[in-house]
Amino acid sequence: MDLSELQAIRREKVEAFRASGVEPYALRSERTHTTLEAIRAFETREAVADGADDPEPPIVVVGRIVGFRHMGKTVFAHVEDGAGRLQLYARKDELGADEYADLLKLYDLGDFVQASGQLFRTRTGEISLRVAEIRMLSKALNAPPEKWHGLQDVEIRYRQRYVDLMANPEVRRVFEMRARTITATRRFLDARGYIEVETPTLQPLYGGAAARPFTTHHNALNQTFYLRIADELYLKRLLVGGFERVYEICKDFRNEGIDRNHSPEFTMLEFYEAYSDYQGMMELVEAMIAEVTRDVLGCSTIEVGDRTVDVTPPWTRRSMRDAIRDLSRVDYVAHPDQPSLLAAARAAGADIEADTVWPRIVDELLKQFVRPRLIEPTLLIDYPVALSPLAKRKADDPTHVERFQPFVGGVELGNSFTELNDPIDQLARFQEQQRDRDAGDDEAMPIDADFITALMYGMPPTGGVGIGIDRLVMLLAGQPTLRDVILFPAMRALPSTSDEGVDSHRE
RNA sequence: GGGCCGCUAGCUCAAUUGGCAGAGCAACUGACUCUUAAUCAGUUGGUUCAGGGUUCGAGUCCCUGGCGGCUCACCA
Repeated sequence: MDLSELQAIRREKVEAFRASGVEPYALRSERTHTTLEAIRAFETREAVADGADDPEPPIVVVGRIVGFRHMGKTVFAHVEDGAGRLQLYARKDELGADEYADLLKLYDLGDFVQASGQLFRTRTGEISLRVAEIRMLSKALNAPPEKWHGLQDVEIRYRQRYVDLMANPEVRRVFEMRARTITATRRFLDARGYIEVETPTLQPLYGGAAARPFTTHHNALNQTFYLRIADELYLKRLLVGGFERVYEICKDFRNEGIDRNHSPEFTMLEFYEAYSDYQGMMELVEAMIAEVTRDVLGCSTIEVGDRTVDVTPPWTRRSMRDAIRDLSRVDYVAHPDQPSLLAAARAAGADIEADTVWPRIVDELLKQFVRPRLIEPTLLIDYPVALSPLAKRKADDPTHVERFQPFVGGVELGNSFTELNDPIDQLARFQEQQRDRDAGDDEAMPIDADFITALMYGMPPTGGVGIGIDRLVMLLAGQPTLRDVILFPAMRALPSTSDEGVDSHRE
């Protein structure tokens, strides 16, 4: 391994520690206060100012050195822990000449240290720790990124997120926000009698969405498995079994392109409620997004670009047909065949290829005319049946299903419908999908015979919802791409360096 | 997969028409006992993503490849 000059110098410092009998990777630390607790404790003592007689308790803090300034026989440094930062102040005459020399020579930015002493305020008013003793906890061999500009290189930010996190504090805040989003979501559903379940990631047959799967192989069973593209069909089996309210937060995997709104592995929330329907789920989704937003942001508004939207229910509800008709002047119901709809869509200015199938033209109209304008929280309802093989038809219009999608800030947050529980109709829809598969559509769902069997035992009327957690976090955290809310986004592997050994074996 | 753009010191970025590869931070040596992007003086540090080509001379121009970003396509 080639060492840069900086790395070589830091390794020499490790050796210098060991030569003087100090292990630079300490077995343990003895923290008494986080940096935040130390500051709070000092402020509290200060407020009771006349307690000057009380002996001040010793403070021991730990953390990473993130700033280091020395002037003459004094050192100022900042250490950072999970709670915040605290300034250290070390004097040669108080620390001792040897220890002070070590501090100057052997300690670097990025090292984890433990410092003990008394708190005080500097002349400029900053609460600081007057260091009586300092100890190396973990010597960093790589220098941190530049302190002022942080880490800018996008590729390194994603590939080496640990560097991004240590250099760019706002990134840590985004992922704290992500954690709060998921916690708030669980709390919302738990409070309503939902139970959290886990269904298979490895599935012998995939389904529940229109997508291409990842394929893998189990050696002992000598069998192909698919990584799930959705958990829908398993969760509905649980309703057949008698659970009334279930949810799952898990990774789904779809073997598709990557862009700002799509990741090959992403976190999906799905929840199903027996004896509800899409009307009930609309109210639930509105309430959930509003509550999660309050929990995460402390208010009911979200900044979207230069606009502010309020997610307080009720949201605007519009049928998909009306929305498309109003914004594109095309009524797809008046054009039930592909050539007619294609012509109308193109006349309206849509950019659509000639061989696009009818349902996808509808989808294109939605995408090109409607979606970009759904900035205010909106529920788009009632989709054509061809787009929704798992949803129940509307009673008064069998060409449409009871389905809705929530949109905020132009982002599609999820998908919901009154679940199809008629096994015969479900089988017919699967068979329709199968015809599409046979015709070469490798995203159409395969027939899941066991799921039909399950429905034949009876599934109660049910409302179901899927919410893309990553997209929700992206919206709440104001991040421009999905990759900025995924800690380790999928990246192409770098050219392997491990085959150097292979090369050396070549004749 | 197509188009456009990018890749230079550990990090952030320069480099004129093709003419000695630079600065700031970090590091190293020194000065300075209340600094905080500390300051001051000095020093070190380069496979300019890789390979090939053109040229007296390539970070710069051409070709091939790698990785990334944006965008279109695909895709909830």
